[in-house]
Amino acid sequence: MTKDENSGKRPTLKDVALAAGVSVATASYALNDVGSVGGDTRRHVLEVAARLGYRPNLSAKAMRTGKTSAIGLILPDLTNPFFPALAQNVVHAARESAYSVFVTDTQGSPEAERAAAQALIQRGVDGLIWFPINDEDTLAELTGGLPVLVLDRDNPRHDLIQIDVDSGGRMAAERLIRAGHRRIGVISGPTDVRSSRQRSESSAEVLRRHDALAWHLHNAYSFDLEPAVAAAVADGSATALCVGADLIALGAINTLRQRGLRVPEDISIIGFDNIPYGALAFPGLSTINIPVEEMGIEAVNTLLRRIAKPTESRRRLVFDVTYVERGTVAPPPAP
Amino acid sequence: MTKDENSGKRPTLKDVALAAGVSVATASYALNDVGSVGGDTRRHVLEVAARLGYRPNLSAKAMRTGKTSAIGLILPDLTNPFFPALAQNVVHAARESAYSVFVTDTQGSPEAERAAAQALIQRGVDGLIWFPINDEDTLAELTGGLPVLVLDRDNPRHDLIQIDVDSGGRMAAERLIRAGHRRIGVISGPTDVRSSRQRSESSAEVLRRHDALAWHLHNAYSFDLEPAVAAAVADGSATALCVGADLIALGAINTLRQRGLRVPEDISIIGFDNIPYGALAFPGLSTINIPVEEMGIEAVNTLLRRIAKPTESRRRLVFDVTYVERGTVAPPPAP
DNA sequence: CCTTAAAAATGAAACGTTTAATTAAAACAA
DNA sequence: TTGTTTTAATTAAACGTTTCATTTTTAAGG
Repeated sequence: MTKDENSGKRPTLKDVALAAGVSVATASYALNDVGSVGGDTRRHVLEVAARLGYRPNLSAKAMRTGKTSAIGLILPDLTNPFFPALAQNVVHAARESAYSVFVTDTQGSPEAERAAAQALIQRGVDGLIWFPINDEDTLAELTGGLPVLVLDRDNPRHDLIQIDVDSGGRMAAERLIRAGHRRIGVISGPTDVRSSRQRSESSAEVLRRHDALAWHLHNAYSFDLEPAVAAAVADGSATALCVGADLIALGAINTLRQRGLRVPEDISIIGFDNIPYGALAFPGLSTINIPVEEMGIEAVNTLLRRIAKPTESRRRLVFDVTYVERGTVAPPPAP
Repeated sequence: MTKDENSGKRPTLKDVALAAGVSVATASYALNDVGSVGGDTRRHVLEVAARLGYRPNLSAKAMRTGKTSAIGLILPDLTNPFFPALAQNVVHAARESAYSVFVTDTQGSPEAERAAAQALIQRGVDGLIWFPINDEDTLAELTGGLPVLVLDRDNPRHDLIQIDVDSGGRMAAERLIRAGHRRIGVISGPTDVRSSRQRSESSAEVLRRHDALAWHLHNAYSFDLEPAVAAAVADGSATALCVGADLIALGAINTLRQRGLRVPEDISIIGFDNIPYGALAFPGLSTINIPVEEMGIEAVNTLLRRIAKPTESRRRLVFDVTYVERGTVAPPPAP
């Protein structure tokens, strides 16, 4: 009573052992439920630990075991509306397993990506969830044997969680065809990333097959359309748009509105990503949904499995996308 | 050469010391630039460390010093569009000072808030940046002497970073008055949080003074308007709306559109928060901007200062807001 | 050249755990 | 009873740092 909870400091394992009248080793075994400890002793130790409010010092544990039960999440840009939901689910899923998450944002620069990874590795994270900014294997020399899960990219060395973008691109194109459109423009997002390119390429392919591809341009990942794109969008050459990213699609809607065109009466639009903005627009943006929430959860599951079994064979998980109909698709206007 | 970089494992301080032909102590002093080490020796140690690619083991360092150079960021909800920018800037500012950030999201539950804090404290974070979900001091018994910075709330025990919401509420009301409106409705966000309540109350107060307050309702923080609010908004009783949160404001615009009313021709709207969605809407949402980026940066600065000087007197920083004009304010329609 | 002070370098303890190796105690078989 | 096995508990080393107390070396002063 007077000796136990004194000293103001957080109680250490030694304090627990002392108070319980056992050795530090026994206390450790009891608390971790390993080794051979008598039933009575175990209960007693647990009880004392609870009474003292003992919390193991994770730094010490980490140093001894080499495991921090922390993981790192490396994202290109937190303010990109696609990522917060992903991060949220990663954090939650990790918490379920008593892992904490260092979140890092690399602002689109490979150097920042490397710096972030370095810092995390030095901190001793048990694994990394990495959404690379491009197709390069930027972290190749850094990671050593560290478990890494790569999102939405290809990588020969790591577990992968990907999206069936082809099917998404096709769905969008087919939906517009089915609505009766025959002059459809395609706007792709960044072309330096394969998964992004493919979205639009598979759209374009479908459209070509139906002889319905009006044009295929591309635009940076941004709400603002580049002049050439803005022009094409509004010059009447297409009655519908298949856009590789919601943010660009919203930008397109904006441009059209500014030029007095109506969506979807004059021109139909389908986006890709299902970012939260889309549901808030008026009319709501029809788009291809990516199950980010599940991806986040599955990312930590897969990573934790890899941490537990480093030698298991590499995994590659592909998530299906779905078309979500809102208000931006209609039949083409009568000529 | 053959002895140094062998063993596959990351080199430890001992390896560096050995390779440099000095004691571990000297190596430590040299690398940390403390103690008395001869110039030549210091340079030599540094050089060897670099050659071996030595990185201090932060877990060990943490255990020895009790400092992890990690901080925790506790937010209510990452998918709330207000927070990603904050988180991003916290992460960046922290990185500048070689700190890493555990990000956590409490989903609006005080228990989750406590659990998150517990976990972080157990991890030994050097401090916490905390955006509480309500006005309660949920973490009161947990934090002990740990440096904590509280955002957008009041708290008697911690450093504070707040927003001059009163002035924001007034600005919005005055702008609408200035545009000529005389029947203005106020929609406040959650009323259980003082900083949120005040936004709308100071709007209402200004309007009352001008005898221009049509009504004052409130709505959950959500895009969907509650029936009573939706009705009031569209029944012609107000020619302008002063809304305590952008998300609700966008919901209001949506409701109005669905009922065939135009913004701003029929009804003007001003929001609060300046969430990124607002700029993307058509027309862009006029709103009160909160400098989240600066707040994030200042939060880590203040927290780090507190970590360095735990006894310094408590700080309270109040950020100014600004009105940002976009497209949702116009004179009232002629009757 | 000797003494003393200052500077540089070192040895070893400590931080809070885990865990291998060891000993002590209890249970069992003969 | 006695030896043997099983079970329970302990001792002590180790993880990679920092840092105090000490020793060794160098420089300074006479």
